[in-house]
Amino acid sequence: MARHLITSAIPYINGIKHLGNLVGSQLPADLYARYLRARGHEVLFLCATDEHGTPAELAAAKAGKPVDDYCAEMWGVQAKIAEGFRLSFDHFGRSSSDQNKKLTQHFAKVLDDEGLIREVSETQMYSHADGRYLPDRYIEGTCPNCGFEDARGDQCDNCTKQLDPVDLINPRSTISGSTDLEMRDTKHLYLRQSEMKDKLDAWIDSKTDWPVLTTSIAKKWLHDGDGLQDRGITRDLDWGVPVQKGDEPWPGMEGKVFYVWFDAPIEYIACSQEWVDAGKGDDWARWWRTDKGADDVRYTQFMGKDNVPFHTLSFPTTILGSNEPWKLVDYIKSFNYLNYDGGQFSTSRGRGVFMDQALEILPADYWRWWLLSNVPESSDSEFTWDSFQQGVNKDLADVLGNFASRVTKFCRSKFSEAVPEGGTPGAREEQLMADLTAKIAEYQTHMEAIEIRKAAASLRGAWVLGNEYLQEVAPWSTIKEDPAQAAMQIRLALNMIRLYAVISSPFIPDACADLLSCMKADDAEWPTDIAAALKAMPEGHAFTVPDVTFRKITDAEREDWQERFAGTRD
RNA sequence: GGCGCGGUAGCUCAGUUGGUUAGAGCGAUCGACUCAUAAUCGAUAGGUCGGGAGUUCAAGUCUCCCCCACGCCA
Repeated sequence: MARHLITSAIPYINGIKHLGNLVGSQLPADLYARYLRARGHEVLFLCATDEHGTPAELAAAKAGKPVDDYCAEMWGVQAKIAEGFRLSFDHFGRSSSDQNKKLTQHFAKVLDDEGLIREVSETQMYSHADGRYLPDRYIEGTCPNCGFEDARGDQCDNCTKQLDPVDLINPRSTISGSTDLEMRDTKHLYLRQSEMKDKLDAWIDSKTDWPVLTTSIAKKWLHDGDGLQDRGITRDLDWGVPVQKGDEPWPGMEGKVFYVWFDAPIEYIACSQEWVDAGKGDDWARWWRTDKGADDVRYTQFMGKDNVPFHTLSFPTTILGSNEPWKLVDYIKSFNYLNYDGGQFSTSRGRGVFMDQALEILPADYWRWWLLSNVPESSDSEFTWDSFQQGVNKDLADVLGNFASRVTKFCRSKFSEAVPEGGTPGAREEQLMADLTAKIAEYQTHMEAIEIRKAAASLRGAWVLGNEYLQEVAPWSTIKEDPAQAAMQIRLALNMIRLYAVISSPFIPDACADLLSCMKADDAEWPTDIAAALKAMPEGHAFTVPDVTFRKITDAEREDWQERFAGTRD
């Protein structure tokens, strides 16, 4: 029994996420959380929406709503979809919470006290019509280099030369199109990450068991070019955490907010406070403060590769730099990208399958199984409808679902809807126990190492053992000469259904809950002794035949969906 | 152009610190079985491990060069 803190990278509030976003952090994090809970560990699994920044403001404006209303509404949408996928967050928070506001301001003050924040003066374009500063890509104009008329503030798409927005000729706002712009001097705060470079470097070096993807990205940012750079942590926006030194104002920073990447990871901590304030827990500090009981917590973060720099460098700078006893991450599991049918999933272009659409066409378990057993761990992987159909039909319908079906229906027709009596196990049954024990041990090893593809393969291997056994002992033949022996074989097989439901539930929770309910099993404890677990349902124990646990995806459906999702959304 | 992850059977991928005849799943072919969601089980075929050179008694596994795909950055 250990204590595990698990966080998934927090999805941006703007719009519904696609399957690539889901498989890159939330879903594997959920798998791990469910597994550890099933093993009897104490788990706190947190996620939230990342709500600040310009994209949220623009999306709200487009929807004709105040930004806070828009975010509240979208939080509700995302929370509902997360529930649909059975993501078992202990709390799904919001980075715009008061708790996060206070904590972000607290960290800013402490970091400033530690000398890790410096002020920088910059010149930025201010738009009178929009009433705001225009960061790089919100401004366009004529390229001073090649004369291209639609050059963006940060780069000219025509000559590729990198630009500074103030150099553009005839600049205009991409928001309103206004040309009523003015260069203004403005001050910003920078986090002195470069000061922490050696400390971070040593810390990353000590993490020899982390995925290469995680450490190689961190190392690149630490050593590439001039090394780790300081980063601006403030913006001239309305929507965000107001820049303050704790409770005190920050002279010269009036009207500015912290930049999203600074306050977003702090939400991991704030989320636990929201969890307490929502009445779901009573002590957040024992998860986050090493001086208040978090010493024995193992903290694991899940994220896509694009988030690695923030979690290996920026957020650790905040934590380590504060010199306060905050819990630092122990393990960072990062993922590559999932591609869609020969290209990328794209939120902006609406390409691919989005979370709400996925749930409209099939239950969560179908998606969970395929996505997890094909999770992009070692390299980018690809979603194709063909592969999805094949994986679901073969693994779920044929191997697992059909096993439950053949066993329960055979028992009902030859015996009754109760675990049959008689017979004595022999050598073949001992072999089965040994095989199952080994396969499940292998599965557990992979789950503990968060080797998800391998864990899925082992789990499937355990399912196959049941079919192999049945095929070999052939109770449909045995029953003709020795009904008692057939009863023993089926009794074992019925118990295997229960066992499979228990160990598979981290992957496919709904189907497993159904199977357990059909088996009328009140014991869903994780098996430590397989032989004992296969006696959990004694002779005479009643059950019901499950409905089709997993249905097959037909060729017509596959073609239909392939067609339907080929274009773009909206 | 720089950097990163890859390039292993038709497809998707495993291959630990270099060491016996390179593995799995799917697909294909053949066979067995008939309890079951036309499901299951078994067998077989198929790879000069992107190319070249080198180190070594021994290289998919280390070194160098090159090629290809994808991604990130400037």
